[in-house]
Amino acid sequence: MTEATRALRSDAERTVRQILEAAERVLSRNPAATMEQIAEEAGVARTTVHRRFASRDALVGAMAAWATRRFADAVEAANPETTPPLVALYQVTANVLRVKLDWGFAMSRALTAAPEAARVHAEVEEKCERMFRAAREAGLLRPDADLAWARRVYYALIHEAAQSGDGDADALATRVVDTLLRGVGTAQGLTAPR
Amino acid sequence: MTEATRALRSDAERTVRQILEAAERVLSRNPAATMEQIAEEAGVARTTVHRRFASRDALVGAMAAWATRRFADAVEAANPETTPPLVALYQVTANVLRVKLDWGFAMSRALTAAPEAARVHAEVEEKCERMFRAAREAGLLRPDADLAWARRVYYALIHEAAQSGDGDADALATRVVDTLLRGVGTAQGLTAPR
DNA sequence: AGAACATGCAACACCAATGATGCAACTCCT
DNA sequence: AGGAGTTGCATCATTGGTGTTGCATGTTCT
Repeated sequence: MTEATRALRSDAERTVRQILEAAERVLSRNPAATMEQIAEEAGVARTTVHRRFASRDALVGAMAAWATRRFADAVEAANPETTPPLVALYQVTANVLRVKLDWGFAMSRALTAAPEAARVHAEVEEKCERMFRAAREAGLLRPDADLAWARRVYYALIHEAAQSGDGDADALATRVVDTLLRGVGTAQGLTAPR
Repeated sequence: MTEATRALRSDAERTVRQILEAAERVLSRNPAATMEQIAEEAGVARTTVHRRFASRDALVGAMAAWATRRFADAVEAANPETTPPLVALYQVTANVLRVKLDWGFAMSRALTAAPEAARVHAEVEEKCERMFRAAREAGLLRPDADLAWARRVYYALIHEAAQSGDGDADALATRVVDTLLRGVGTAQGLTAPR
């Protein structure tokens, strides 16, 4: 009980971080994982987890809150309001991917788990919506583009990119934006193939 | 116990169908739903479910097997091997969407749950891969397209289309294929915006 | 009517996860 | 050195879902 323990014990907050990160690693692989497994991954006894988080819900709630915070920061840091749409799209994508690579499970629970996290999440989503509207008005998206569908596709692409895992956030962002705007086909493919 | 019961009791197989369909409806909303909830949705006692399916795993296994069957048929019916790539892409998409709209949860378990269903699933997936290769060679996809990424995007788009739920399978298929090939942006968007 | 079969219902055993608690050992701080 | 705080460990109660069984009822087929 001395090796890993001593390293963590220096600070209480550090233990909390360890648990949150361990929970993310375990739950992203198996959402039905046990508190025991989470504790083990964190190098901590199960009781310790329960001392820090009253219940399982409290734990995932904290994870969601933490991830939502980082998510909001990631979008904010890209200044989507004051940057040209294409640049904003790249920046937001890359930043969000960075968060999602580390907090995929937690982010997936941001809507259902936390009470206030849902509010922040909704705010960010609205910011994203504005970005898409601006993109369409700037001629980046087709004038007749269905923004709801476009956003849906955008989220899905980010998700897939995060899952595929190969490459850094910037490379993945490039791929996401490219696919979002141009698809994977040739430009004339549909109307006049070949 | 007379109304719904009598209607089901006419045939034993019909009861099994009712359970499978009820399970799909319930589990697609909440994958952690109880056998009790499934039974209730099926208008059946929980014991009846257990008489038909030895365990919970057996139930989802049967669901996966059933959905996989329909999935394979859906792809087969589109004759992707003997049809021009663009047509095949449309047909496969529409047919698969029809299945996915009704058996989304079951299909998501086809890989992990059933023993042989995974084999069939793999076969279908390979067929899909061939279709994409043919599409690239026909000039439908860009020559430098990453087929793994393209397939990933394709599946994700089908998934999103099935989730969004508005419109029939044909309209959704059109949207999926269009987005897959052209994206949601203007053609010149990336290199020379506006 | 009688046989065969399926269902609902109630009850039961079982198990795994959750959450709580007391105690001893350890670290850190002053 | 002494106090405050934290952890591991062992233990316990509780809970909720799972799976099984016996029995009475009801249906279908012949």
